[in-house]
Order: sequence, then C-alpha cells, then structure tokens
Amino acid sequence: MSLTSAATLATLDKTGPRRITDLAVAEGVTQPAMTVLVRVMEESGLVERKGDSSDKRVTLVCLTEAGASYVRTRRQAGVNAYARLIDELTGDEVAALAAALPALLHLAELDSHAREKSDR
Amino acid sequence: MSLTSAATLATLDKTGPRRITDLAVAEGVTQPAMTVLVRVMEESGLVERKGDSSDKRVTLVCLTEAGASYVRTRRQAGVNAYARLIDELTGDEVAALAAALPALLHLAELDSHAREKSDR
DNA sequence: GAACATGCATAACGAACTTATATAGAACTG
DNA sequence: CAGTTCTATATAAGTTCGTTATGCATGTTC
Repeated sequence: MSLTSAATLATLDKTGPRRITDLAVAEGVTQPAMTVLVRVMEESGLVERKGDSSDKRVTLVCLTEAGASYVRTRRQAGVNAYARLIDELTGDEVAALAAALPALLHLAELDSHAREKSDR
Repeated sequence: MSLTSAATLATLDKTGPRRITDLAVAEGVTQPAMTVLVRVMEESGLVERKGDSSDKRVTLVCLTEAGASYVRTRRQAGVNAYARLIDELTGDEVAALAAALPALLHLAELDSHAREKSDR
C-alpha cells in the first residue's frame, strides 16, 4: 500500500466522503493520480464510489467498513510502535515529551498550513 | 533532487567517503539503485569516485566541495523553515520543546536502530 | 589454481507519480 | 435556449526512482 493511499484513507476517515479533486488537493497529488488511486482502492474493497445526485459529474469516495477497519489497524500499529520506543526512554524523558505535546501538535498544525500555501 | 540523494550526501558529509554497498545499506536501498544514484550525483559534480588501492573492486564515493556546499545550503534551509515555525509558538511552547529536545534525540536514535533491525 | 565469495555494473521491469488531452455534465450569455 | 465556456473526472503517454536478476572483474580459500 502506497503512502498516499494510506493518507487518503485516513483523510476519508477523518472528514467523511470527499470528491476526487478534493482528495487530490488534500494529499498534494494531481487529479489523475488520485483517480487511479481511487480505482485501485475500490478494487481492493477499501472505498466505494457514490454518484452525487445534484451534480452528475462528481463521484463521492466513501470508506467501506473494510477501509475503516484498515485505518484503525494501521493507526493502532503506529501507536504500538511508538509505545515500544517510548518504553525505552527514561521517566524524565517521557515527562518532558508529555509536557511538549501541545507544542508539538501546534507545530504540526503550523507546518501543515505552511505546506498548503506553498503547494498552491 | 530525490530524497535518497539528499540523504546520501548528508551521510557522506557526516561520515566521510564510503563504498557504494555501504551507502546502499545506510540509505535502505539496493546496491544497483545506489550505483545509479552515485552516477547521477557524479555527473552533477556533487561527488567523486576514488578507487581503493588495496581492493580494486571497490569505488570510494567522496563529497566534492560543491556537494558539501549543497549539504550546508540544504541544512540551513531546513533550519530556517523550522525557525520560522517555532517563531509562531508561544514562549511556553518553545520552552517545553527545548526541554524535550534530549528526549526527542533519544527517540530518533532508538527509531533508527529499530529501523536497521527490521530492514535486515 | 580451481572454486567460491564479494563489489560493482547493466538490463529489464514495476510502481507511483507527472503533463497533456478527451469527454460529459453544469453554468453562463447574448 | 443554443452556443460557448467552465468544471469534474477519465485516459494516455512519459518520467523518476526504485526493484530483481544477472554478468564480470577482483579477491579469498583450500
């Protein structure tokens, strides 16, 4: 599974059904790339396409139950991997990390905004 | 410039001349991939090949001055980008980050070791 | 010194993108 | 309300960066 596929599934999980162009912008790839990606993920049963009734050009991409389950599994694997590493830190280090968490989240948010601007 | 190229230059800068197989392992790619990468970087004037006198099979890859300068420029750009983001944090957040720095470095080190093991 | 091991190179192929362009539906315009 | 124009997606061809398989020259071993 490509990095972009996983990120797209996570985005769908976080924000609900989206149109293809939308997803392409969100993941920073071109629309044709996202079209192909969605086809592949559909063939794997991770997403479904639903036509929009009010605009017959758009196809809404939705997570299937299998897709949602995949996202959960992957997220859990990431959490576990980090947990294993953090277990090897000293108590002081863990405390320092915990204290820095709000700052790190803020940094991540600022970074994603900066990325959006420079992408356009 | 590909991510792997930049990482390879950084490795050469950090550890000095290396043989191609070595670099491939360090960057987690195959030897043929590194062979091609080195050729491209050589054509761009960023590295030089030097034969090893004690073993005529090996080619030692060395940073040229242009390559070293490229590494410095890129590193500085990264520092600047982070500095710009950190400037937007509150004083408390910056302090928390600074306090967590040793823990973060330790985490990064643990992570790279874990990666080495799972790569093999 | 013959057989095997090692370091690098080359070839052929695949995955994940890109740009350019086609097509069908929506929206605007005189 | 027919014709242009815009928008959402699809398809095609080409690029980049990797892979596996294999060849070739040099080293190592018994």
